[in-house]
Amino acid sequence: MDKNKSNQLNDNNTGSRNLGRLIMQLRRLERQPHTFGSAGPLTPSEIHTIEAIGSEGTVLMSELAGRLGITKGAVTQLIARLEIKELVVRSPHPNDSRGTMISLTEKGKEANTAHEEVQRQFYNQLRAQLSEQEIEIFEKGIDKLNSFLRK
Amino acid sequence: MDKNKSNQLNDNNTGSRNLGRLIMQLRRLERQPHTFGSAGPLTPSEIHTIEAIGSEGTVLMSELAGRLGITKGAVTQLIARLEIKELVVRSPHPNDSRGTMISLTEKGKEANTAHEEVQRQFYNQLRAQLSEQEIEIFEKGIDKLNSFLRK
DNA sequence: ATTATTAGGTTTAGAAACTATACTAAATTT
DNA sequence: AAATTTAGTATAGTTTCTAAACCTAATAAT
Repeated sequence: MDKNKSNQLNDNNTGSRNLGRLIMQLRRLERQPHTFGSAGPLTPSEIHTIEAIGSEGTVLMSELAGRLGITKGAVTQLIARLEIKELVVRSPHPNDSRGTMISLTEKGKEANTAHEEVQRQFYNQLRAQLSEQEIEIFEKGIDKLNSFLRK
Repeated sequence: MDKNKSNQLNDNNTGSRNLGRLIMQLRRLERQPHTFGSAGPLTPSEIHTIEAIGSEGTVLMSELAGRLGITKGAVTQLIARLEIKELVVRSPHPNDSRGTMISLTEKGKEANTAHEEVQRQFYNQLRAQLSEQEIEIFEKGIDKLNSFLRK
């Protein structure tokens, strides 16, 4: 009993500490630019924006702000930069003349798929070290984590 | 067979996509200040610095830079701010007169334990939704992820 | 029909969190 | 004793964001 209790406390601590370590690692990762496809080096914000636009279809500026969890002003600035780099294009909204629709250029799509590929390969490395069941449980945990963080 | 293959591809994609979503959520979280204990609102960088110093013992400036994965110059700036907020103190290294040792003040320790408590409670919420075995597997996955990211 | 409000975007100034570079001073090597 | 390394600081500049003010178009209210 005592042993069990101490184990549980221990797990509790190391578990949350490891999660903290993961956050630390991600902070480090999310600071440096990376190169995807033929587009030059892209900052994390740029890549996440491209990711949020997606290769299919178009997205409203304000919708983009919502997806990225940043202000409209920040989106304006990001899109301006990506437009200069020729990774996205603006086009007027068909019905609402206030709206601006954003979509990826060919170069932007290329960067997006290259990024997806990197992510998939990275994730495959992880999968390779776990059994199918373990992966399933791990993903369940990630899902729970996501739903907690959404609030 | 075909069904199996398509499933695997599918899992592969949704898994890496969910991981991407987690990163997005963490980015959002790591942008806003939070209040811990009696210390006022602390920026993520400030809290992570306090976390890296720890409540026990003292840390060299350069060691701190290593732990946080940032430059010495950045540490100098962070510590200066935390010193003004009276959360850390500088003291000379006993043997090496070039060195500066950093440690938490009482107020700093309070912020640290308050932060740990928040993390533990958060993690307990997650634990509550998974069985013991699942938690164990989940933590294994987080560990693997950490070791991948270290490189 | 006007007015008022809301919603979509942009602009600008400024904050936060860095980096890179140059520097000082102390410790170590050679 | 000179050269190099290590610890830390200072400063200027970059990136990524927010907040607030603003403009214009769409919608609601009266």
